[in-house]
Amino acid sequence: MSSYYNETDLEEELSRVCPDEDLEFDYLFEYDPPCSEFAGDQDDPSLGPDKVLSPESEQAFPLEEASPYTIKSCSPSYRQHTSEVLSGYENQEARNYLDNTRPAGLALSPRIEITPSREHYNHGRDSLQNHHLNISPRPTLTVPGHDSLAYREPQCLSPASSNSSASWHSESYSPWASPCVSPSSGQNAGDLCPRLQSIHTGSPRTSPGTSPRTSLTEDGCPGQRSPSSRPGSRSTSPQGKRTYDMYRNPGLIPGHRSRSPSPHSGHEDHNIGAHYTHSSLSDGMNGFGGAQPGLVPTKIVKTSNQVYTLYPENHGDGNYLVSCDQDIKTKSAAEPYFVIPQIWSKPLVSSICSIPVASLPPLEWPIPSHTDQYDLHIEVQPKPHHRAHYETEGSRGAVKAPTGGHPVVQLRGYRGKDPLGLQIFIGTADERILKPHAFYQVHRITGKTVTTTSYEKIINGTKVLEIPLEPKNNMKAIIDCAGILKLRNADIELRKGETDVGRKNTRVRLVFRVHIPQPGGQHVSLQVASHPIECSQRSAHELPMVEKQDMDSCSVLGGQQMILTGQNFSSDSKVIFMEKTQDGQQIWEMEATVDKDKSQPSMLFVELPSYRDTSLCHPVKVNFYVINGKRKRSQPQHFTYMPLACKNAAPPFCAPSIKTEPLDEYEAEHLGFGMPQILGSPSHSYYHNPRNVLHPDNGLLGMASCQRLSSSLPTQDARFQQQSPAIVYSRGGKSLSGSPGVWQTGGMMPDAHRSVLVHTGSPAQSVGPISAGQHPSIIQFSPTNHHLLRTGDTQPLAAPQPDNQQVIYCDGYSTATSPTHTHQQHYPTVIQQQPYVQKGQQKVRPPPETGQMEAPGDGPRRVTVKEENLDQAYLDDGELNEIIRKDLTGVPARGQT
DNA sequence: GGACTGGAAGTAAAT
DNA sequence: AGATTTACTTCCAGT
Repeated sequence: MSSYYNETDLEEELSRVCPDEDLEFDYLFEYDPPCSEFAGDQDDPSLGPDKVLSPESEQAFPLEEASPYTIKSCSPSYRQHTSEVLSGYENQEARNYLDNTRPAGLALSPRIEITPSREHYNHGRDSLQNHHLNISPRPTLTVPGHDSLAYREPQCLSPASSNSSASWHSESYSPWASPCVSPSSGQNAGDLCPRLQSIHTGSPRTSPGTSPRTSLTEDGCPGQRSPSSRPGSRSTSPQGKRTYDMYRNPGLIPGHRSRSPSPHSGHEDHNIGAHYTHSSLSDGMNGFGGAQPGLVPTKIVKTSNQVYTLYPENHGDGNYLVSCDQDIKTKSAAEPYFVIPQIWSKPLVSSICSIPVASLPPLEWPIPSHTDQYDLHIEVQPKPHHRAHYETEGSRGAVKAPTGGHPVVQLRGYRGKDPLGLQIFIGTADERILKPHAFYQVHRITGKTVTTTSYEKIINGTKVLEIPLEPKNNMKAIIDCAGILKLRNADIELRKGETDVGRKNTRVRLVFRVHIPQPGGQHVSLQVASHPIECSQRSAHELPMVEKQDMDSCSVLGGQQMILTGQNFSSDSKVIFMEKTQDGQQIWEMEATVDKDKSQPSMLFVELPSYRDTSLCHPVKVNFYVINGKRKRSQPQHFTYMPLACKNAAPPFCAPSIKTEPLDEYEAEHLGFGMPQILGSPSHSYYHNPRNVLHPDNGLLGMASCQRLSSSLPTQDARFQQQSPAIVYSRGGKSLSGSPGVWQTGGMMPDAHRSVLVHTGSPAQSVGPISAGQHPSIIQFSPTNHHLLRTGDTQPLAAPQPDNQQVIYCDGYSTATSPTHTHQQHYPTVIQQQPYVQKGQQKVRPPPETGQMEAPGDGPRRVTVKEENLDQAYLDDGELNEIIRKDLTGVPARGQT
């Protein structure tokens, strides 16, 4: 298992591995190693759900927890601080997790542990995972380049990389990596955004640590590269290289884990928990630093070549600013590289938003884009293609807008006078929950053409840019400083716990977050994601892309002509309509007729095929894509077949569409919780849909009309995570008054995701507005275990739910209730229609009744909630679907027969 | 000269 | 198992 270093150990070890460094340690944090250790065998199969640690619990860990698998309270200061910082729902939720959802085998300990950088890189999650899994006994202090475990040598980083290059692997804990960046900070509870005025940095444009090719790591190893970086020996993963085979057979993957929280399986839940556990622990501990300076060193490391000047901020509140002008270029090539535990570097620097990371929702968490009061909106979307640059390349510039400018983001509804920090990171664009992308990182662009000041920080291993949102600019920011860095697949896949595959996983989204301070110390977090951005070179030029369709619905009879506008169309382009079930099984495919005579490279004239079932009585959402060749298909677009009976039904079903943005099949298929396919309008606002014009009262109160859904629910389903009621974070344990029920629903949520509530109280309780007075307050959605948790409730949704629990969602469409758990549906047969089949003659294999949720008025139907929501939105072939399915499931698909 | 871009060669992985 | 195809990564050259 792991060992833990005390100060002496750490110092000695660092000195050993960095013999050339004139290391100077100045420990000011108090730590009591002996009492902080995992009390349980990580592999102990007896570890039950009650030993699962949640991400929240890690940051709000109730120290009184007596579980042998949980923290053994060590330092009194830790305890004290914890009780100070973690209050209100946080503590409660921690209990909830501890009681119900802590991943098996996971334990939480405040111990200080130094682990290989890659594991920190892995969102700091896996080190804990590995402990629990006993995957690989190893030293706990690893110096990249000195440890065979390291999959690459961080000291030899890409010259092209700024802080967003390979060095970012360890930036979380290395104060060198990003001197101008605050990996996070531990501030006083009241130290909220905005804090622009207090930022002490050099010009971000002059920061040696933030300019491309001037990173510390570059200077640290000029002319050097990791073996895998050298031409001819790229990514020769010596071990653990993930292959498609592994994805097909997850069992082949040691320590089958996913870096990112995968909402689909209980196993993943555990992983997630582990992930959060570690990262949030770090965060939490750093957060403690503010109030408990004794836990955090005020000085980290002084090398022979550099001294970081720390500027106490706010009079010793634990927040420090680091001069960006420190010369870190003088580091010699031979200078050993080592990492500083994340927990040390956290409080070093400040950033625009100085809210302690521990108090902020993890990047994996779903956050709505707006509340009743605020709306975080992408005014100008980025181009759908942006070729990301590798570490070995120079920057390929900032993400641009289709018009040639840059994306623009605006926070509406903010009346404050203080600027806020807009966070930007690279998120996934697949069918699963939006989360930081494992293979891409935001890359800070600097230069003459960049007008936006930006700052970097690392949050749980994810590079985040922060740019100011200033009232004087109408809270609008031009995102001209965000490039995209591609990390080599082999490197990422080598990380323990990483199960995502890099191959063909080339779509990302820009994710924007803002944390708005509220009276009383709380803050509201909003998040919005851009359209998917294809980051590969090839795809940008070869893949067909649908930019516009002149219609997005028609009657089941089809026959109309639809004009597609886009790029890379060819004479060989085909348009394929398809329908998938909620669990990703394709049940219908139909090639539409393309008028080749009319069609042009940027325009296709398509005759809409009839739907497979012309007798349907509810709108059915399907997808179509343009395919030029075997593997050259566009992103799926959505289309709705209207039943003849309700062809003229009121919107939204029959709402004409100006443009249909690519819709992840996942979302398209699952909006509506299993409805065949309803019109979708994900939160990201990139799906045009009139329904996105939400009523301002689109809050809890508005849920009176919501449908009820039994809680046998798809708790592992990413849909629940895509969005959630606005998360209001309170560090003072007080709920946010003035907001409906202390929280607001995200009106921009995808319909099916919006206003998801879990009623975990007594059956008699309504699911109406929940005020702080009614209940301990905050309904919290946990993406890690896919539960909505409300303070005071102890029943996570993922756990077997009592019948009285209810999940209510308000999507404006029909839903039904299901008192019983649903099962996985299987549609092994694809109904592939041939073009030109006469209407009504198409072979149709109606899906099982429970396979889809019928529209209102269709009579009571069982709500089918798939547990595994593994449909791939844009991967070329169905194989990956299965791969991912297996991957996410970890075990034979639950519920499958 | 450096940043940005587009193209493509070479290699690994998948088929 | 070997051949072919595809995707990934790195490098080069032009702007």
